[in-house]
Amino acid sequence: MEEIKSVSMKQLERYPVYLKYLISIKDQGITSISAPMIAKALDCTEEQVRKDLQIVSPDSGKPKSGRDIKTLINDIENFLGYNDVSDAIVVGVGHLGEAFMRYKGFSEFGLNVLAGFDLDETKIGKKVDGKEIFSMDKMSNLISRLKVNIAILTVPSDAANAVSKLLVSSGIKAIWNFAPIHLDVPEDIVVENVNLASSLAVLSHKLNKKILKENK
Amino acid sequence: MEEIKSVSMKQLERYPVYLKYLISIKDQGITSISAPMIAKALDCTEEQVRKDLQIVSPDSGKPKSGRDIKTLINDIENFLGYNDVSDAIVVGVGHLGEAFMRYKGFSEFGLNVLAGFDLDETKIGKKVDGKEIFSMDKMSNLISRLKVNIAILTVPSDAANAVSKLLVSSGIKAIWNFAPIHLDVPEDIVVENVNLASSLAVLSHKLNKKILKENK
DNA sequence: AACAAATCAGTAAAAAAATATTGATATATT
DNA sequence: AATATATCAATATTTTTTTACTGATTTGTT
Repeated sequence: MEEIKSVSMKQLERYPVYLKYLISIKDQGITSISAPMIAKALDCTEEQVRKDLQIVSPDSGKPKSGRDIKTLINDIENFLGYNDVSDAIVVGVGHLGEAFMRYKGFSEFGLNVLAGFDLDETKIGKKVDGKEIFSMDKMSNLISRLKVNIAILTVPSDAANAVSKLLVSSGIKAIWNFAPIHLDVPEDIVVENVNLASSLAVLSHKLNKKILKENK
Repeated sequence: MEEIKSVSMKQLERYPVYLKYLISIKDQGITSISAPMIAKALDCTEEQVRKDLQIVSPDSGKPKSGRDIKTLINDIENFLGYNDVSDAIVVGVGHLGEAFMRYKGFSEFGLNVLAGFDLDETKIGKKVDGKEIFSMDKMSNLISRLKVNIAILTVPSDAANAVSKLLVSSGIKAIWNFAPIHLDVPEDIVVENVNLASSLAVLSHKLNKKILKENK
């Protein structure tokens, strides 16, 4: 709607964290909160919190009392689009894909998983949490017929690029990619990568540094 | 070992992507590769590739021919510590936790999942992919006895902070946190967050911008 | 009603990261 | 052997992101 103020990807990543915290605080019966309080709880600076909140929340906080939690929660949820539901499909129903088909939390984010797709004949026709697993050749039809925008891609790395091509030609607009490779898709296709190997690389590196420090 | 050159977290996240690509290229029988080639394939700039590779690889590339792929793969794997195995435990054997216990790919990264832990009585004693699920009160003992450094935390958000306290007091050094909240742990504990809500927020935002652009 | 404390918004500065530029060097081609 | 081209390393610039600062504002307290 508004979307005038520009927001960085880093900032976007922080809003869900604020939201979770605010909801937990609200559940404790607290009705207002200040930027410094949030900063202390989430271990960041109050300036960052204030800047982030200024972008999503039209009504500013008041000195001494801070911001109304309910309003703030609503503002963040609206900004993140949690109130409009988007349909998605899971492509590749391995362990991770199945976990996503079963995961209840997506509805909280306005994400609705419709169905799964897999190559494996033994999986096809089965239902996971009420959602059917279809064969890959049914995918294109379902995407265009139901106007599905988002694909959750949980196929093995070596299949990911072929599958993503199929998704794109079927009219998918965004791919949430869990394969640890670069997807070679047209630039107007939105790709968001969740690379566990990358995340683990960061963890291992920090851990090694810590251990080295302890041993010296 | 060396670890002299400083590397940013962003860079660290890129190495696993380079590695996957290099391995796939090597499997095609190619023996050497240049920074511009990698950049083109992975859709980034050659300067970035070169800078990243300079950090992990002692021997520089040669003009015209580039770098030896095998050496490069080895250098990255060593840098990321894929050749030394670290033990880990999965805490919270829900859908995601179970997927991690079953995931074969971790061994590739030098990560070895020993066991799982859960509160749910019905899960305790069961085995997932040969690894046993223990009750939470066995956790502390196992961590200290086997000197486990890494915990993969896949419990619900509202339990995450309590569990992380237990992990810390048991001597865990690093937590790979999949709960979408900030863990309140001592600052010498390594925490690496994988927040799917954050990732989805970025995806949704990009998708909304794309759709708005298309409709105007 | 005046004052102090806490918080705010907006701007400025610093730090970090990505990108561009420059000149050197090795390889293939003429 | 000379030349052109691709690639390199190192440095400089730009952009992005974070952090710090300044002065204004609201609320509770004396």
